Amino acid sequence: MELDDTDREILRILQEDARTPFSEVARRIDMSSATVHDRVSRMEEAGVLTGYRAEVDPKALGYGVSAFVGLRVRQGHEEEALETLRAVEGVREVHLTTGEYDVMMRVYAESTDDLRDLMFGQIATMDGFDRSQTMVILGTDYEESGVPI
Amino acid sequence: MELDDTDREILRILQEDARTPFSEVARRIDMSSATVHDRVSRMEEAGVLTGYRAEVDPKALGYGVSAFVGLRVRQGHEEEALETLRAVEGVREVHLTTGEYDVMMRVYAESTDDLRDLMFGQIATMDGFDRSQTMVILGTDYEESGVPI
DNA sequence: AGTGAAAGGCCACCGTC
DNA sequence: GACGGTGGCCTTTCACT
Repeated sequence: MELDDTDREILRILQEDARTPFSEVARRIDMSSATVHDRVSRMEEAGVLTGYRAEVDPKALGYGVSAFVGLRVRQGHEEEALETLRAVEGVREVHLTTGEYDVMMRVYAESTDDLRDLMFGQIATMDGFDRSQTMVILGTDYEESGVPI
Repeated sequence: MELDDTDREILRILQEDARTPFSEVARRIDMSSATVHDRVSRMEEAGVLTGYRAEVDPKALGYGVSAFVGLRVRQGHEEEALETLRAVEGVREVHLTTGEYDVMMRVYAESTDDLRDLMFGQIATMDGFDRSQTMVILGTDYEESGVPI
């Protein structure tokens, strides 16, 4: 699907605040809200707009620890490893990557104890596990949600 | 702020689809929409609900390459390094971490050429740069946006 | 692809319990 | 803290350009 500047402007506004009323979006891009509605629908159907998410502070829900975990998997055991990882509570993202690790994960835990259980109890003991490195996030210096538009 | 089960249920619904009308949320949790409105406002003010974001497919905007970049910084040059990184187009997240790197970043690029410019043109030449490792994301096996509720 | 109009639905804000 | 009611705004659709 081809996106023009108007589409990009709409995306920018909704990426900033997904609950912005279409009528307000229309005002800002100087078009009717029917048009906005139309374009948004088209972008949803084309898979450009994939959803609308409320952002929740992890700390408020008791997740005080967040980490990246790099993982090496034994050759031939990739599929079973991924399947296990997907099912681990706290594992939010599982990416296949080039470089030092085969898999890069993003995990949330309630505490370091909880993270320890997750790593040594579930991940290190799984089928296909080779070795891992846990990079605990001490702080986030900069975070821009979404895509540059 | 203390969250009860009703609050959590509201968060779960809005994390799934931030544009769900409050009246619909109210129906699902079997309360009035005035109550939902009330609770949402309280959670926004308390910083539990930090925003609402439309999710956009990076590929649709021409960002075909995504990577994690681990970075080591020369001691005493942390601040200037972070400042530089924040300003690099394509750098979306900058986290301070324990482990093998000092900084873990998440970057988007339009192509491998673009990524090369970003790494060798801007990051490797910056003040305080020690060394880096780029982990290009070949695929994402699992991704659960937001926090487990 | 964009528009205005219109019906129905929704939001936000009361006052009340 | 939760509720019903209300006025104004918003969404969605449609015929027309």
